Amino acid sequence: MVQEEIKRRGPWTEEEDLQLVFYVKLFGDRRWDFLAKVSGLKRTGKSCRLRWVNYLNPDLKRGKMTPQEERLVLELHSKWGNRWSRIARKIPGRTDNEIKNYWRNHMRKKAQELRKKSTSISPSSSFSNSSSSSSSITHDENETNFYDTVGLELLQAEGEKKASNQEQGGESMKVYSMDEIWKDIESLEENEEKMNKPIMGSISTLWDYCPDSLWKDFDWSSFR
DNA sequence: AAGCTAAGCAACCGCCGCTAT
DNA sequence: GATAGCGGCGGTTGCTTAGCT
Repeated sequence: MVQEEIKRRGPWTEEEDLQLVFYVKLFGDRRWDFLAKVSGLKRTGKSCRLRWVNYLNPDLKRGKMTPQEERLVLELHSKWGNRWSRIARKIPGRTDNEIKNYWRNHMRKKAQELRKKSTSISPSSSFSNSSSSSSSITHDENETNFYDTVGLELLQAEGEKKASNQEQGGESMKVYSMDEIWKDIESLEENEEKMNKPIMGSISTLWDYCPDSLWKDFDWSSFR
C-alpha cells in the first residue's frame, strides 16, 4: 500500500520559487511530474508547470498591457474565440492566464460602459450575434454575448478614441495598424517554424533575467 | 477610520489529446 | 490496439488590493 504524499497547495513561497527555477534550469521545462519529484517540492507537476509558465518564466513581461497588445488580443479573440493559449503564443511575454484575466476584467468593464451607452440610446442594439466559442460563462446575457463577440466592435470604437487620446496625451504611443499587426504575426509564425526551438532554448540566460529578489539570498554552496 | 465593493491576479480543477508502453 | 500517465488548455474560484462611501 503506497501512502499518498500530501501535496502543498496555495500561494508559492519565495523558497519554492527558487527551488523550482533551479530544477527547471537543470532539467528543462517538460517533465513536470519528474521535476516535482526530484525537486522535493511538495507540489504536483501541474502546479509546478503553472507556476513556471505564469510567473517564473524569465521571458514573461510584467505590468500593464500596452495599447497594441490590447488591440492584438481583441483582434485575435475575434478570430479564434477563447483559445487563450493560442492567442498568448502570438503575444510574446504574455501568458494565456494573463490574457484570459485581462479579457475577463477589462472587457467586462468596457461592456458595462457600452451597455450604459447603448441603453441610453437603444436597449436592443449590439450584443446580439453570438458567433464563437463554447463559453460557459454564466453572467447575465449581455455579458456573455459581449465576451464572445464584442471584441471587433470595440476595436472599431476604441481605435478612433485611442488615436485621438494619444495625440492629446504627453506620451506618444504608436498605434499599430492592423496591417502591421498581421505582418508581425506572420513573421512571428515564420520564426517559430524556422526555429522550432523549445522554450528552454533561451534558458541559458535564465539567471540574467530572473528577478533579483529571487537570487540575491540564494545559497549556491548547497548545490555544489 | 471602518466597512463595503470592484478589480486584478494567482492558483486550482476537470477535461482532452498525445505518447510511451 | 488498449491503456495509463502526463502535459496542456479553458473555465472557475478565491485571495488581495485599491477605491469609494
